Amino acid sequence: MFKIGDFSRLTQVTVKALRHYDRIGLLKPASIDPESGYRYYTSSQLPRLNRIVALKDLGFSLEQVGQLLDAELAPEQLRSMLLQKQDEVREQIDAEQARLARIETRLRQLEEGSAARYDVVVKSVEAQRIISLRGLLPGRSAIGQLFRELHANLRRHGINGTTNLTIWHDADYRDEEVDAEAAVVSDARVPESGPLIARELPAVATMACVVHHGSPETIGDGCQALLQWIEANGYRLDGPERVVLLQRGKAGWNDAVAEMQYPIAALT
Amino acid sequence: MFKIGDFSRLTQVTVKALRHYDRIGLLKPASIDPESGYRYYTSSQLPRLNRIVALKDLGFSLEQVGQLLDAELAPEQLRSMLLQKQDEVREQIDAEQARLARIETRLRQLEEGSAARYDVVVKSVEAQRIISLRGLLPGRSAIGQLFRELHANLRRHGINGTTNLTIWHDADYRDEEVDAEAAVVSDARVPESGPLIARELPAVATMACVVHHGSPETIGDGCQALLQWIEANGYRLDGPERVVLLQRGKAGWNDAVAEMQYPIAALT
DNA sequence: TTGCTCCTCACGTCACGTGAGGTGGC
DNA sequence: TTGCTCCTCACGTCACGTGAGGTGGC
Repeated sequence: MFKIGDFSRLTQVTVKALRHYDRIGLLKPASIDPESGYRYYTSSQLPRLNRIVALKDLGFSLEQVGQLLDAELAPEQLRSMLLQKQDEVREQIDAEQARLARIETRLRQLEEGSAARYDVVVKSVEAQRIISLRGLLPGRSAIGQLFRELHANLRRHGINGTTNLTIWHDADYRDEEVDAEAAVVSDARVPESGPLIARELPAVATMACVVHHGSPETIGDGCQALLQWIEANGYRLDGPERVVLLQRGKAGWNDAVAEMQYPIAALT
Repeated sequence: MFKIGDFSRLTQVTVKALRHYDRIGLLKPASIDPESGYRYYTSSQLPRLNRIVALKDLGFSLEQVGQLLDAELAPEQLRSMLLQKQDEVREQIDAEQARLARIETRLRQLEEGSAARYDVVVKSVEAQRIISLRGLLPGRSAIGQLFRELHANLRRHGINGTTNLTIWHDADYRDEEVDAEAAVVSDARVPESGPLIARELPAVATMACVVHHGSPETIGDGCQALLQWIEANGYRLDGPERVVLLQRGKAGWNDAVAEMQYPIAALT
């Protein structure tokens, strides 16, 4: 018979944990003094406690440990739970390694002393209906003209869309003969004759995003940060870049807000 | 201005999380309607929220994220926190990989259908003072005789020790010319002349342990399970084996309880 | 008598998720 | 009026840890 402190020292399981296991019925003391409430354990309880500790160390919750202890005789159940745990742990390791890559990217950025700090966030984007104009531009800066044409057409047909967004269709970055699409989010229909296109912008499951805040002239910094990040974290581009204008600048464009979105896929 | 639901959809951060960040002061809405209590966010808050999400994804707690956001201008602090996080994540990965090895060991045991199930637990053991007799035995089963001699000597000198334990000094397992030590735990002194030895059994930081419950004849199974486990999980033996007798059998030794302890070290 | 060990509450942890119950705007 | 969105509590999660306040045995 061991008092709880002795049993704790013997097994290296804390007194608090032993009391917890008692409370939840995982390991009841062999006997309890009805006067003092003292818990007494015996050495024949050691195998059970060791089994609890061992299963816990494999990553099972106490509830699962309880199930496994009660279903002592079902090795098939143990097997399937072990296989599932194995998958979970592998996923966990992958996630931690991705995290490590992100941390290393950050550290490298710090060392390069890149002044502008961008925070890359991976998220999903739902499908949206858009109305747009698409054309070849002499350069990226000519996008304003395309938007003016788009809005002139929209006004003519009495359509008003919400957010402005640009889609750059070239697979590589270039600054001449740029294939660009100026769009607004809208459910409206367009005349079949007109130059306007109404279509669904597809959903993207994994999108690397960066928000640019400030003058549009420095938007290239954000692009660059994003592309670096994508490479450093083991992804590749997987679709056309989108730029969503979230807020027009009020004071000479210096406080415009735009989100750049790159569809990405893991390198295999 | 976005209502909380729109801001949530835009950023893929749940409404509940946004309210939580408000409550703890991590991201206050740009304005709150005093009538309805509605929270309104602006797109210029996006960079801050993205930074929160990005730092959280690196594994920082919200409290740490808050510190990093406030100390915006201290890249040195960020650097040291990143380095520390890096260490933590690496340790985490190592731990998960060890867990994976333990799961695989279990699965292999299951497939081999080893009937006797032993749960190996790794723990530390403190230093203890013992009184013992050491000798060369013709085989392991002769240990009983050594214990009888030990106890005869102890009685003669009026010493009573507590737990019985055996130390097998041979680096390899053998069953002839066995170098064994029979001991009891005791602080007492012994006459210098006598055959008794009083010494400190050193503490061991990492000890692989298994509890054997039942007849001593099958104790070999536990040994074998332990040695397999040690090999499969990337350890090596690092000192003499100890066997601690926790409970003498009451009914013909069939319910004896003994713990086998092997000091181990990680393979480098 | 003084330590030491044991006991039972009750609350905290961490980042939200899950209702319950109610209100405001189209 | 009906949905939908928003609000504020209050409680739950998981495996214990941390006191507070009190008792029992040497």
